[in-house]
Amino acid sequence: MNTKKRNILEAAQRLFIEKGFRSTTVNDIIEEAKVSKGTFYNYFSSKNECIIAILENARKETVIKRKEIHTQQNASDVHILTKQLSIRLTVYEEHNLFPLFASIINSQDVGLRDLIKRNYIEEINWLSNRLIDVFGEQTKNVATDCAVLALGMIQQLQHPWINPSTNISFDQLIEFILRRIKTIIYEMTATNDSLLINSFFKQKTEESSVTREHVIELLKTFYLEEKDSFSPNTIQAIEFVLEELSKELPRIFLLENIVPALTEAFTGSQLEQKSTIIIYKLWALLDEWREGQE
Amino acid sequence: MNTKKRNILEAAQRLFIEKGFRSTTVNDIIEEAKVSKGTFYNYFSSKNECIIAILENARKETVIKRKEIHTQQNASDVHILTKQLSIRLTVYEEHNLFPLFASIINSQDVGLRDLIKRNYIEEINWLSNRLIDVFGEQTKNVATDCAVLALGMIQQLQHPWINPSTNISFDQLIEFILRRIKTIIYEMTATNDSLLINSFFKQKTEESSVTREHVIELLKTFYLEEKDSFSPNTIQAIEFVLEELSKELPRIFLLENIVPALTEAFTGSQLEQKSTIIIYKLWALLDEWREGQE
DNA sequence: CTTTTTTTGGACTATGAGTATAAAATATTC
DNA sequence: GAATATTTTATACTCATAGTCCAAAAAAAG
Repeated sequence: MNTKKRNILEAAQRLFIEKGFRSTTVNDIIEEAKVSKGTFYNYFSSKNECIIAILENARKETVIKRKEIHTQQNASDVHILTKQLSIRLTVYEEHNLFPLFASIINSQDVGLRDLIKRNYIEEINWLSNRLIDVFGEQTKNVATDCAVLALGMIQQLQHPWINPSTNISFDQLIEFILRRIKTIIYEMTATNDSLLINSFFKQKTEESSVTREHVIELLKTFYLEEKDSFSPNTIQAIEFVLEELSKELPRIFLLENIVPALTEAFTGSQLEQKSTIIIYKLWALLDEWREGQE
Repeated sequence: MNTKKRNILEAAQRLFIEKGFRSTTVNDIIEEAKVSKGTFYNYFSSKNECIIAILENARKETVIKRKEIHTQQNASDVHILTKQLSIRLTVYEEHNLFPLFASIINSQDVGLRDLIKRNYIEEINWLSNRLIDVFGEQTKNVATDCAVLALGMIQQLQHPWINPSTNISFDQLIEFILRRIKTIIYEMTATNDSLLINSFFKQKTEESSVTREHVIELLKTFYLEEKDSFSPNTIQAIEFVLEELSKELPRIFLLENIVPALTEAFTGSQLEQKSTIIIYKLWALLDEWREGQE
């Protein structure tokens, strides 16, 4: 990565940690980074883009570190799961991202909301699968529910007015939660008492590798089925995406800038759920491609 | 309450629901309320004060509705607890406060943060006590832990990306959570496996350190400064409270029944904000004393 | 009817995001 | 090493919005 860009990111991170996202101005950042305004806006089209980059880095760091300690053999070891969960807390804490998340979770910025949403869905799916690893195949129907509950409990214990009052480590905290989850997950399995959530997330977890053909097919089906209820803009966007995806060398940059508009278009509509799944996969595909490029 | 003030609050609420807190400008509000800027700033010293008033109303509404369905006899009925928890979700949903909370939780504004903090602590304490009502005295050491966990699970299931995918009612959702809590709370009691216990409780009171002298002084100053605008009843009430607080053994029960009248007396008046702070501290003091008694 | 309080409208300040641009510095290419 | 392209800088500018100020008008109180 470019020196200037890195400078800016590092400065921004320092300042966000120190003063918070909202009260750090772009001027603060460029001053700290010893860079001019033009340069900042050369690399980031807005302050939000800057925070997005930071969050993305944290996400990637988490994924990588989690993978590092994960093997075929230890997949069912609850201590490994503990460590993996703990990693996210540690990474987030290091970059002081908890308050940040709270402050942007319902931002108007589509890009930001989208990122967080993807992040969240990914986390639930991942945890759901890991719970099945640890607690056995028979828990698969309730695993997503339990993942959501576990995340809720963990987050709550991270709450600024709770957390500081305890001196326990992340590991201890998570072990405590996982003891609760263990009880709950078996109870739910036994009594077949679950809520819901599988339907929403399940599909995604089935195939972890998203193929271009799969996405195209999903999107096309979606398009043909629901076309009538789309706005002209949405139709334009989807047609463009389909066209681009079918090309030999899709212009990733363009796609990345169109997809958020799609998210936006379906936010709050009847089709939100359905579209989210597809858009999620689209993102996954773009991610893969982008990583291939770099 | 004053017509203008009510107009403003109602307009603000409509707009916050429609467009969100951040993207509703003060100009939007005064336009919607058909009121001038001066008037707005006559009643609220800032946009934040305005949202504080809305949150306060919601809190009060919740407390009142919860009390309405609570009796000595049904205290241990889990369905009553379900309904009470459900009330908050309903009230918040009606006023669209969930996203609002998220967006202000780490606001720089001290007043706002404080309000939410107090709200939160109150909720945990309340739920903790109700859990003991329902699940028995023997769970008292783990009740606060469980209250936190329950709140975390409930909040997570309210998450915008989870909730819409389910068609279940608040009641069903909470019943589900309470079934989990039931298992957990007994397990934790039996194995003596808890996290924060009541340390949370104690730290909170230490930290805020409301002393009797402090409250008396605040109230007295307030009284002397604003006396002239008080109604005779208010004067009676405040004088009584001051007198009672100065006694060696204040009659807590009496005080607890007078204080709400004070809250009421200032609702909608110019002095509401000022009085609220003092009344909060008064409550905190009474809370402390009540705990000491038990 | 007189005085006090509330309300109005509009001008004004301050802050901070983002744009625009011309000149300077740096890198790339031939 | 000169010509060209790019990145960076500095600075001035626009725009949106929270919040202030104030004098005149309207409403309420006495």
